[in-house]
Amino acid sequence: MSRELAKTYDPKGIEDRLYQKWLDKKYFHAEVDRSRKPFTIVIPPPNITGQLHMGHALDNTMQDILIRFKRMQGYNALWQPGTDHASIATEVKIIEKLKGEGIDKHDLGREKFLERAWDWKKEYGGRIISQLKKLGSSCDWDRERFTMDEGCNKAVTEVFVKMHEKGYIYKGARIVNWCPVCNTSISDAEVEYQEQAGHLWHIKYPVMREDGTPSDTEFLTFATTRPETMLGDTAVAIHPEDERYAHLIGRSVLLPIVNRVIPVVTDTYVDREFGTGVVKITPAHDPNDFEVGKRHDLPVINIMNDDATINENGGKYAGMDRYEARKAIVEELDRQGLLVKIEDYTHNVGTHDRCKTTVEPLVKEQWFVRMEELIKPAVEAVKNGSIRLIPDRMEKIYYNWTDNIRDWCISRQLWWGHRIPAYYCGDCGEVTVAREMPKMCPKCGGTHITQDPDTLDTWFSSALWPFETLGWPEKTEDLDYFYPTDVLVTGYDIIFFWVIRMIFSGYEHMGEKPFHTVLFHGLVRDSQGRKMSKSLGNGIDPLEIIDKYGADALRLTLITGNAPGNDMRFYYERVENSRNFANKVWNASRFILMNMEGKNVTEPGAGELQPVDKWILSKLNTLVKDVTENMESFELGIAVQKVYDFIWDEFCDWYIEMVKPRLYNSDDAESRNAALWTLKSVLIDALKLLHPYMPFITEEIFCTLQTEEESIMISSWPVFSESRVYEKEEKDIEILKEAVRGIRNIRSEMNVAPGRKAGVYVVSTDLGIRNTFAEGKLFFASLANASEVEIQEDKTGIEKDAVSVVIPGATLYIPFAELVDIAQEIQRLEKEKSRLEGELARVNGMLSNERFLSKAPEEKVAQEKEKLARYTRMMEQVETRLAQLK
RNA sequence: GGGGUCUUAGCUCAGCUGGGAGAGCAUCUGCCUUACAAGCAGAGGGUCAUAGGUUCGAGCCCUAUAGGCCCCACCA
Repeated sequence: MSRELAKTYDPKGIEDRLYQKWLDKKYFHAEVDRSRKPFTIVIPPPNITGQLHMGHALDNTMQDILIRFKRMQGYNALWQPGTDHASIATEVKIIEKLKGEGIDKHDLGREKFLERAWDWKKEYGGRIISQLKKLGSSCDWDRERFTMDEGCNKAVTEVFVKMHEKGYIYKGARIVNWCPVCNTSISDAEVEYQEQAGHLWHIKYPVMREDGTPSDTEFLTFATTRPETMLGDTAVAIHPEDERYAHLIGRSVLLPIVNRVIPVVTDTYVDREFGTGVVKITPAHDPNDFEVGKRHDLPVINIMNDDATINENGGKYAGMDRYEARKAIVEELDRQGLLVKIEDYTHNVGTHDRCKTTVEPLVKEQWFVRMEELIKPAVEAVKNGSIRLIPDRMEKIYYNWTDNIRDWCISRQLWWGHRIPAYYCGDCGEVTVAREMPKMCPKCGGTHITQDPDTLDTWFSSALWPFETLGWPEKTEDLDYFYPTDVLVTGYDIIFFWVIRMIFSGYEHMGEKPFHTVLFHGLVRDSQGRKMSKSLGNGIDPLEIIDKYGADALRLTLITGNAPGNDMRFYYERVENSRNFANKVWNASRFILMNMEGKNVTEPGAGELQPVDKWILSKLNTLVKDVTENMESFELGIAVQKVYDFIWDEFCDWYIEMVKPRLYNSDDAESRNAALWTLKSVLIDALKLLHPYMPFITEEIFCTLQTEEESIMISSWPVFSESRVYEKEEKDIEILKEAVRGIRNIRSEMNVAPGRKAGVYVVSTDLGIRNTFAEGKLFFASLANASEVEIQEDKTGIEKDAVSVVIPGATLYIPFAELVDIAQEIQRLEKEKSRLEGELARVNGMLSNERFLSKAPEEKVAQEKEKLARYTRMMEQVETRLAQLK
């Protein structure tokens, strides 16, 4: 053997070394190879501003598991990595940093600012990549991309120009969500609604009399949550069928303070039931009012500057902040006797998801993507199953969004990002969208051309990620071979931002879906179920966990016991358990290595394997089948749980213990070899099944155990084999296990000191069972703590008051004369009897039900019949024993 | 307002197409048995939220109810 393993598993000395080996050997690298099928995953590109958090750890662990699994299955596996420029997130950080230096973004100027941004990218962009490596991620780092690299820039421009040509991208004055702090528009998806306590101000406007003067008796009363917007009111609206106000149709009211006469319009948008059934209309500052305004051809009066202060249209309130103005206006209305009342009111307020500033709806010229047509193939793809969302319930969430889709505002008033390829003629105002800046205006020939100052929504480029990273818009071999990719793994929180946009972009630009499966995961929460967040300070740093427990333990923790799409809580106890499991695997391997020391382990001949060997091989065989199936259907948590249980329970706690007597007995070299061979080959296959989950420890052990292959990560995935199905041995060993458990149980119940061994008699009239015990006698004795084991057909020679254990087909007797209390023994057997009675009643009930017999599947009926036989037999044994004692 | 989801052992959660309730942690008992005390052996603990229904059979499917969480939405 090449090396010895340390006594406890220490991931520290191992992980970095192995990762470097994998890199050196280029195992992560994938090249086009037409002889093999590709399996491709594109990474959700982390932000360059980011630091690895638990969400990344989970997301990337899942991807790594899938990619390693497929790689071992023989696929040409490509995990395409990269990072996202994250326009607004990064820009905010840079502004903050500049602020620390006392520099304002605008003083610095666009060019210098961008230089700073690139510096930032150089400095921090690689940080998260190196953190992903710590986790064991087997990305093809040779292919690392960035959403603002040359290729992606080209892709973005291409897409913008093409979609503009097709009429999918347009520029228009519309109500947008404006963030007065970030000074940019944001898309609907970036608005986060928060319930806030506010007020409902009830205000009245005087109705204009026929003579053109305001009435001092007749008023229209309404309620508003944003009184300051009255400065921009251009109408009040009522429902066309509202009898209360029918007489006002066609008349006007006086807008107080501003002293503007504005019309009363009728619109079905008004809800007669709400409040007084009157709504003030402010087209410039409310999306609904904007629509009403369009229908009624109302003027749009913008009363706000970009920083949410009142502009010159606000008269004397100009220059005030929106909230200051609100206060002042309410006071003024009150003075004029127009404030009816103030109510407390909680309502949903739109805030910017980045900075939590209350969004101000403003009319702005922005670029939009027309969604109606574009979204169709994306909806169809999920409907007809060409794209599968896991778990299925995500489909409903998906449709909920697509059914209510609105045009996508893609322009941002930011500097860090892809600049919009639209050019304006300073002479005639012509707008040209082109791949490059035109030398002169195509309309008037003017040469005063300027580019649109705005940049694109960060998701505009990430929507192209699955194909731009493979070379699009060039027609590359990579694209042809690896696209469409296979699985996308991501959190359900970005289904709207990213997943849907990738899907429609794939269909639009590639004519093909970007991936066939989307595997969603949930959020990693703290132990109390709270979101991990900076402000709460409850975040757990994955790197600290890796440092303390190892990457494998972290990975296992994140996957175990979690179903797709479900949130999970993170506990240190769970990591400890994972670490303990790693140690368990380590020590089992160490044990096997120790025993192989100096021996040439060879494959045993057909007759040399003992029933226990066949039993564990058969169990492993089933495990291979189950785990593969689970992984293929993305049930990663279930799959790894099965591997865990197999290794810990079946392999370590049973098989290794069963085999020890053979290992320590040098007289029977053949038997020992069979045991060693079985230990080694079962371990190797189990390690392979575990490798996608725990890549480091499995690699380390694999390379120590054998020398034929240089890495487990490029070894082949185990396959189910018909020739390894040993039904009889599986059944037989289960009987022995049951016998062992029965004896241990009795011993424990009777407080027999572990050091005290006792003889065990196995009595069965069944020759097959007697043979089973005979074959397993050696380990049975050791596991049952027996000094000797007698196997016989009847009770000859057994002390009358021996303790007995009934298992199906056999009764075990342990002569513990001085310890046995006959009365207690009878009680124990009575208890067993009543348990069996219950079982028999249930089985008999089922089997005497004709409808069960006629309707249930045959297999099920047969199963129940078998149980009936088994319990009947046990019952006889118990009754016989009771009769003897009484 | 629309939609989704959860309620299973003291805690946190699995339970895949309906066929006798599981894990980890915690608790109790006994063990340093020459791979592992980060361990071994044994034990206790659940009317699967409630009420109906479908079915030979329901933790799982349907309906309603109660409570929790989430997403979407312009009700001023």
